[in-house]
Amino acid sequence: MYSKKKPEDLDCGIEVSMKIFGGKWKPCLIDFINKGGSLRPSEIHRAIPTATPRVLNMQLRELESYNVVSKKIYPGLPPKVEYSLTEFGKTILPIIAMLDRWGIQHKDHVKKADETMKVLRAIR
Amino acid sequence: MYSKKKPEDLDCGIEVSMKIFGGKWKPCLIDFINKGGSLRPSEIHRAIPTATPRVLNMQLRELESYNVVSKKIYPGLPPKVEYSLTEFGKTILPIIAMLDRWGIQHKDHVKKADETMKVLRAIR
DNA sequence: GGGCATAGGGAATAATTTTTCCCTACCGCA
DNA sequence: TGCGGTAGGGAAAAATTATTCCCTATGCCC
Repeated sequence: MYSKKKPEDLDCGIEVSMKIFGGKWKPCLIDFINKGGSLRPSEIHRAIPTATPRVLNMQLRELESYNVVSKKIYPGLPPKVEYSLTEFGKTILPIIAMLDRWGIQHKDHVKKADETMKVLRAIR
Repeated sequence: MYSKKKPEDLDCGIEVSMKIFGGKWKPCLIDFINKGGSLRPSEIHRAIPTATPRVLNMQLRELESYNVVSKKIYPGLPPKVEYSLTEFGKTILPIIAMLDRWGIQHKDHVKKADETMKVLRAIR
């Protein structure tokens, strides 16, 4: 969590939404934890190797602080921790599904537009 | 538009979605242009005074390059330009509506969590 | 002991995005 | 001529977010 110097407007619904699950890996984490039911950090790290453990830790901590995921710490050694989605977290699932569907549906259009721009930049 | 040094995965639906309307002012712009039907830049700027004209210009340019909005330039002076949502752009509306609804619904929860964190940080 | 696994954090750096400042050019008005 | 309105962009600074590097600590196995 980083502290902000610019004020945020938490009466704007979109800003609230983005604050909670707008991070780079958060939708991914929410989706994956949902599918897994209850997951240990190491399982999550292995499943998303593109992100370093550190990043995932930080984003998990944020998600936890907003009660999107809950963290169960089992005492004893070796340490064991499990993350699972809360009921609140589950309310985000339909949104993530929608974002994903829209993106999949239109990715070709987006890729083509990127290509076109690349060509245009090369000419100019 | 900024050039990226890290690769992006345009086969991930969420990443595609975020790329297109994930910018700070983009959902706002899309929503507002939709409501207005067809708007001149100066009208948009006056409606969203929190953002400087420069930012809105840039985000409009990006939206245009992905064919989310279309730009009509009327020849003659003084210059006249009008932005409107394309059919493609309209497919984003339900998503924005959903994000907004979720945020409004849960903003109190989020505010409270922020408060709690602030207090905890102050104590420690 | 040395290596690997468990979970996690501090500090610095890099990448990305947003903002600020200041400029172009033309017309109309007083 | 000077000011305001039209639309817009370059360059640099600031803010935000993500990443890398290198630590903590414990237990197990060879």
